[in-house]
Formats: sequence, structure tokens, C-alpha cells
Amino acid sequence: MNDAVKRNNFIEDIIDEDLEKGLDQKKLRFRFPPEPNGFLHIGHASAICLNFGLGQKYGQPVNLRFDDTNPAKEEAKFVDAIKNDVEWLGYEWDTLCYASDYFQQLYDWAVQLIRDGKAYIDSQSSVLIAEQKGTPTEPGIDGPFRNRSVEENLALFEGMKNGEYGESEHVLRAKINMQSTNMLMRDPILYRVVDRAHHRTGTDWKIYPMYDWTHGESDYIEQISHSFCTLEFLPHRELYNWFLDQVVDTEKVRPKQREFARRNVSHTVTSKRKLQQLVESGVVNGWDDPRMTTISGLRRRGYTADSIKNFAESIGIARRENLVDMNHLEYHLREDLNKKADRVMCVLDPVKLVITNYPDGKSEIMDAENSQEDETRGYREVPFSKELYIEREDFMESANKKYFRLTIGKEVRLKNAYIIKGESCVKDADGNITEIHATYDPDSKSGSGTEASMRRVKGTLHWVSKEHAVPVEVRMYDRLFTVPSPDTDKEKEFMEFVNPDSLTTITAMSEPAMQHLKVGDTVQFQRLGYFCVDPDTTQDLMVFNRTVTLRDTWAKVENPDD
RNA sequence: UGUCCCAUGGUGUAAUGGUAACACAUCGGUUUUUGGUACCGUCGUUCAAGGUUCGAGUCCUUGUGGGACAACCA
Repeated sequence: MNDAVKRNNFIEDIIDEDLEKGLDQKKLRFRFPPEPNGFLHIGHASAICLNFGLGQKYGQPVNLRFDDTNPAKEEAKFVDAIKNDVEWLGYEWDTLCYASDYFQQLYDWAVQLIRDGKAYIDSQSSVLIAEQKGTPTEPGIDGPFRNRSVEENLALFEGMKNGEYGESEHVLRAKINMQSTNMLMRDPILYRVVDRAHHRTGTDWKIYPMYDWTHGESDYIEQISHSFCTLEFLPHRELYNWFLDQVVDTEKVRPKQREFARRNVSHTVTSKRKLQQLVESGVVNGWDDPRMTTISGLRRRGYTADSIKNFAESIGIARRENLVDMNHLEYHLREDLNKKADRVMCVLDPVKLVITNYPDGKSEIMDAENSQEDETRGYREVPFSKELYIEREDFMESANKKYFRLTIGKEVRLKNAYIIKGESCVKDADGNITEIHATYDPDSKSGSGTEASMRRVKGTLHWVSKEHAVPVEVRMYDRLFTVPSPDTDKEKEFMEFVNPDSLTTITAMSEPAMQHLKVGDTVQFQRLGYFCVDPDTTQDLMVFNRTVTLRDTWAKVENPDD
């Protein structure tokens, strides 16, 4: 961004304040701590940009840490996908960490807690434990095992660790305060038995630490100076600090948890659970379906890493509820693609156009500019001939003055070719136009420099030569949800707002030069939008995803209600 | 009938007690071999009431509205 006045966000204020109070800048250290239980989405992208952006701003390291304390939900494939996404965004982590690397240390600290009389084994059912915990408005009560002896606690904990007990028989709880107004302080569980293989530690452990016990201590082990998380963890801060108090060495950096509001984007859901539901219900074809606002879905759709980073930067970070309009994301996408994408011509809804005064059998090669934004991208060759395809909606027999396209008796320019004039059209029995006839001005060839070629005509159409056209599959995407905020309705489930027309597959006619494109390449279909080559492309058929349309002010004139 | 968090144009974010601003969106115009881009302009904002102060979006009080908290999830 070219802001002369780049202002701090409140997170940077917190850091600057700590620096002013004497924290050595070299002690600054951040982390991005995903749980490997699903794919990262656009909300995570914001958090990644925040943490790694801070690392870049202050010139200090950022760790990628997998919060992998629940083997029932986590899988190695998600670890790989997450690493790939972070790298694709263009960030480099300092150290790749796993909370599971700290299992032994966490266990040792837990034993210490028991020795100090600050943790105990509870042998009640989860139902009873929940009952005794009270509610947000009512205090909890002490359970019957709260005052077990240190020896008994130690022996039971050891037994849990050695796999002598089944799931739910015993848990280790911190002994804090069952009457606290903060429910998280009502003797939170530190360890539970989980009889599942872990993606990294296998069956080494029978017990697994809970989030609260793990997260702050992991930050401390890694000497993270500032641990940023979303607002829902705000009540956890008190517990985060209590756990830190039990182990902290004042010589070392004491991590500081601070919270920011998660970013919500309109017309989508940003919750791993809900995204998973879309995948499992078959509404979309996987986590990387181009309609998904997962990072991998956006990538496949044709979003660039820069567009996502610019988006994250521009929406900023704060502590209030928000719903960022999807068009904000699309603005940054178009802005980036406009600079980067070559232009090509492709007709999505073809209708035949015959240039009646053009010689039969003749064809010529036109030079077409690859980018109006960047001359250095050069030219490509586009064949022209008597029979062409143009877009069906680019012709009307008669139309009002606002319509700049082809009508009978009016002139338009064929992009990179000639100026033509509509003469007549042929219809089938149902009145559908099957063929349009036009005449061309032979002196008006684009780039010829003749007076005729410089003539000003209002409309310019894209086209492809019928004989040279190559059919391609194009997947036209629309928003996945029909309402801005599908998951906040009080009565309806978010799945009820799925847009049934979020994907339409068509066969389009492309100019031959497009055959050289490779999977992942993005081009602008002139006058239509940005499209990228999908991995489903085969030797015989190219498959394109519509990344985003161009802004279309004509559509607004046509359908003012949209 | 508890504790905590939040409240600035339609949306998002700034203004750090001293002239309320930036981006997107809207609407209009200029340029244009993309009804794109670029450029210019337009519209419109401090939840309410009290208080402190020479001066309050900012500090205090009380309301109002929204949100979080009762997983052996993270």
C-alpha cells in the first residue's frame, strides 16, 4: 500500500507500548497456532497476515505451531494442507512446532502442580462434573474428589498415563475456584484419557492435555512474546495467566495473550465445522472447491496471494463484531489481476456471425495486445475469417441508444480486427437467432493506422473465428450463499441458504492461443472476467474456473434491481 | 436475571483530550479498440442522556443495543 500515513492498529499499539516499557525488540516473537483438524479459511488468512506481518514489521521470528492435542480430530493431511497454504501466501515460519513436542514437559509440569496441591484427579462422570460446574449465572460447587491426597493423585495420574484406565474414568483438574464468576476458572480439566493414535506420537500417550493447559505453556516454551487470538478466548486469558504463574521463570519472557475480533466475510461461512459440513454433505466437491472460502479453494478459484494479503491489510484489525462485504475481497482480486493477467478472447454463449463481404475461404492473422495495462507483455496471433462466433447478448435486432453493441444498421468494432455493420439475422422456427449477417469495412483493420481504422465507434466486441475456435469447459461460479450472513439466522440453519445455482458449467469457444495455458494460469476473458485453468483440465479438454467477473456497469443499467 | 467485551457514513478501519478522515460501496463525469482500467467529482458518520474540561468520538456515570461464557473441542 502506498499510504504515507500508515497507522498502527491496536495490536501494534500494544507491542509498541511494551517496547517503550523496556521490552527488548529482539525478544519479540509471534506464532500462528492452527489445529490440524481442517483446512484454513479466509478468516485464518487474516490471522496469518497479522502474525507474520508483525514478524516482518518488527524483524522478528514467527513460528508455525500445530495445536495438536486432540488425536480424535486431527490428521496429518491437514498439517500438510496448512503448511502449503501458509507458504503459498508467501510467508516463512521460523520454527515448525507442534504442541505434541511438549507433551513430556507438560506432563512434568502437571506432576509438579499435583505435588503443589494445585491439581487433582476427579473420578466422576462428565455429567456430574458439568453439573457441579454451575452455570454462567450460578456458582459451581466443590466435587467429592477435590481434596484427595497428593500421593493418591500422583498414583492415579501415573495410572492414567500408563493406560490403566479407560476414557472418562478419571481426569486431572486444576484446583482453582469452583465459585469463580469465570467458568473457565472452575477447576478446569488439564488431562483426559484418549484411546486414539496421535498423528505424530502414535500410541505413546494415553492421556492428552487440554487446550488451556497446552496453549499458554507452549507459548512460554517457545518464548512467544505476544500471543494473539480471537475474541472468544478473552475469558480464557485469566486461566492462561494462572497457568503461566505456576511455571514462569521471571528471567524469561512471559507471553501475553491479547484478543482481536475474527474477520467475517459476507455470503460465506468462516468456521471449520461448517465448511466441513459443506464438504461432507456434498454441497461442494471438497475442501478446495472453488466456491469455498478456504485458502485452497480461493487458490483454485484463481485468487492471488497478494490479493488476499492486500485484503487483510486493508480491512485492518479491531475488537468489534464485523461482517466485511465480499465485494471488498473481490475489489482487491480485480485490482491485482488487472495488473497481472493477460487478455484473451473467449465466447461463452456463442452465436454465429457471418461477414458477408469477406472472401470465402480467406483467413488472416490479427495481432492482439496481451495487456492494455502493460505493453511489455507483447502480442499474440488471433486468426480471423468470414465466419465468427460472438456473444449472443452482444446482438439485438433493434435497441435503444444506450445499447452500444451490434444491431441492424449500426457499426461496432471487432476487437483487434475490423469495424462491422449489422445487416440482418436468421431465425429458427421459434424465433431464436441462429445467424447474424454483417458487412465489414476492409480499410478499418486494427492497427493499420488508416483513417478508417481510427474511426470512433461506441462498441467493441470480442469474437473468435469459427473455424479456429477451440471448445473449452467453463465453470461459472456464483456466491455459495444467498444471504450476507448465512450463519446468524435465529431460525434457519446455514445450509438452508446454500445457493442452488452456485455452479453452472458451460462449453465456450476459445481463441486457439489459449491452448498454451497451463493449470493455474489466470487470464482475462476480454470484457467478461478473470478465468483460471483448473487442475481438472485434460489433454482433450481445458477446464476454466471463472474467478471473478469484471465490474459491469452495463448490467446495472440493464437490471437496476440487482 | 451473573461476569466480561463491544458501539464512528451502507461496509470495514483511522483520528492516542484540539478542524471527524481513508478505502470499498453508491451516484455522476472525463478518458478508452474491454460498458474493464485510470482519473475527477458526489453522497453520507461519532448509540442515548447526564457529567468532567476552555475544548469530548476519545475520560467518568447511567441507560440502550449487540456479542462471549455452562465440550473430557480448539
